[in-house]
Order: sequence, then structure tokens, then C-alpha cells
Amino acid sequence: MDDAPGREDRPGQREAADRVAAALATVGNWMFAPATRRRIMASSGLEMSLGDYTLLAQVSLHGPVRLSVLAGLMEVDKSTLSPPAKRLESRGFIERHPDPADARAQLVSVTREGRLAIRELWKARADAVAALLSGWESSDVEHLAEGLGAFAEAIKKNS
Amino acid sequence: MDDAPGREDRPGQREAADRVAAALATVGNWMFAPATRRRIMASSGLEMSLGDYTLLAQVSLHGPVRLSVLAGLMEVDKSTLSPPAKRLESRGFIERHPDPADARAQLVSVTREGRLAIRELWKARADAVAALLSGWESSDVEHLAEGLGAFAEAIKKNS
DNA sequence: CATTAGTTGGTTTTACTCAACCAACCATAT
DNA sequence: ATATGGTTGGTTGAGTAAAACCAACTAATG
Repeated sequence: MDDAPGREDRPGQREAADRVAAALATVGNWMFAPATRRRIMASSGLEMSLGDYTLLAQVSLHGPVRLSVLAGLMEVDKSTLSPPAKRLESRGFIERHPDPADARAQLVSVTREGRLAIRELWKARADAVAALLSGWESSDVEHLAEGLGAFAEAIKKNS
Repeated sequence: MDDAPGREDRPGQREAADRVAAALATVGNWMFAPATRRRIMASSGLEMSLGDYTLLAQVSLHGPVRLSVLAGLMEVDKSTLSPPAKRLESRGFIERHPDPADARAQLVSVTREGRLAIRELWKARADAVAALLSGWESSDVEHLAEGLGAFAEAIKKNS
């Protein structure tokens, strides 16, 4: 798996990949810094822990879905998702319906409120990103959007 | 500050910025997922909490520096850094020396061990990134490296 | 009856905060 | 010159909340 041919034919590839990794470290560090999170939450008028937001996003992404399936996707124990799910439900952001296929199971999905909350949070984050890009050439932003989009696709495919 | 001219002249800019933000969300989510962290830690042979690693990286980045200065940079209370600093010191990854300019203060810096640990962790992370980029055209990787690098620069400048 | 979906209880670690404290610094007023 | 008072660097302690785990439970499947 690691000795695929053609790997050592492109030393520049690895060098560039290293630079990508380095930049990603900075970016991730910024995005997940408590300070940034506080700003995002404040400017969106919401207050939500990181875990709650992650779960909300996953529920919104994977439509009506069982919690155990999400736990599998996220590679955490099912019990980890119980508290955040409860919090999100009590705030009206998600709702549960019985799974017609299995009376033990429930399908969670996002409510209208939840969609609204996601949109607010998403906008706040996008604003922060846009602010950092404000001085850029349009073509550079476009290239970054394309490259990063492809990278995100690769992540989704590999998970 | 928000009504700078030329902003509404480029609707495409904002649209592309939104795509950048969306991709960044996916990427950040991946980087900070417990599963990814577990894999990175396992493949580097180290075990370290996220906070400890963040502090270690900051110390390595900002050379001999006071903890209170780092706390300021990271926008957390000084007391937040005491426990991680103690852990890192007890594992031999950082060391403290008296600040010649002020007998109250100490300057923390990375030890050789610490540098080694950083390199291991960094390599593990870079490997994960490189794996995702393995099928790419070299020029695409190069472009991504450039764009992300510039974005990381923007973050550093704005903080 | 064994398995599965989900919750609950108990435990651990982390990541924060704030308030209190000590020691050292710094300025100023005697 | 020295004593005083206010500020700063760092740790400690108390407290909260998040994030994870595991084991045990229930209710429903098959």
C-alpha cells in the first residue's frame, strides 16, 4: 500500500505535499482555536459546543439517519453521541422519528430551526474566511477554491 | 471596515470564498476528528493530547518565550497553560530557563527531545496528507500548496 | 435465545475559567 | 535611601463542562 510504483519518481510532489500539510496545520489551528470559535459563536448569536455543532452538521449532511450509523462514520462509540443528541433535540435543532424498518431504531434529522442555526454558523465562518481573502485576486481565490474542493473530495472518498 | 469599496464589484469572489470555507470545514473536521488524531498518534508512536501538542508547537514556533506571552497569543488565560506546560516539561519536551530580564519570568523552549517529537508528529500528519494527494497531478499539488500557503500567511498576519 | 439500537451510569482526561496567592518589578514619596 | 503601593509572571485550587470510554441495561429483531 505504501510501495506503490511511481512514488519516488516525483520528489517534488512530496515536497509540495509537505507544504500543504504545513499550511493545513496553520489553518486547522486557526479554525479550531478557542478564540476563533468564540468569535464565530458570538457573531452568529448562537452558543454551541464543538461536538454539538459537529453532530448537527453530520445529521444535516446524512439526512434521516440512525445515531449508531453516524457513530460508525465518526468512529466514536455510540454512547458518545447520546449527550450531544439530547442537547440538540432539547434545543429543537434535531428531531427523532421511529425507524419504520426497525422499532428499536430512530432516525434523526434536522429541523427547520436546525437548518437555520447551521446557516447562521456557516455564514459566520464563511465571513471569517472571506475576510482573510479580501485582498486577493479573484483568480487566486478561484484556484484555491478548486484545489481545496478537490482535497475535501479526497477526504470524503477516503472515509 | 465592512463598507470598503469594490466589495460588491466581485460577487464571484464571495462565491469562491464560500467554497473555500466549505472545503475548509471538511478539512478541519477531518484533521480534528478523534479517529484521525488516534491514527496520527499511533503512527508516530507518541501519545499526546491536542492541547499539549498545540502548546509544544507554539513553543517551538516562538522560540524562548514566556508562557504569559503565549497565553496572550492564544487568547487563553495564563493559568490554562500551566498544566500542559508541566506535562511537557516532565516528559522532557520543553525546558524553562530564568528570564535574565525579569527574575519572575521564565523562558520556555523546546528541547532536542521535543524537536524530535514534533518532527515525528509532523511527519505522521504529512504522511496522511500526502496519502490523500497521491493520485494528483504534480502541478495541482503545487498550486494547492501555493494557495494554501498564502492563506496560512494571511492567518498569521491577522492574528 | 442471541443480537442489535440506543440510553444510562460511572469514570477518566482535557480544557477552560476565575480568584487567590507569592515573588519580583517599578515608580514614587518621603 | 528606603519604604510603600500598585502591577505583572506564574502557579495553585476550586469549579464547570466537554468529550471520550466501557459496561450494563431495555426493548425489539430474527
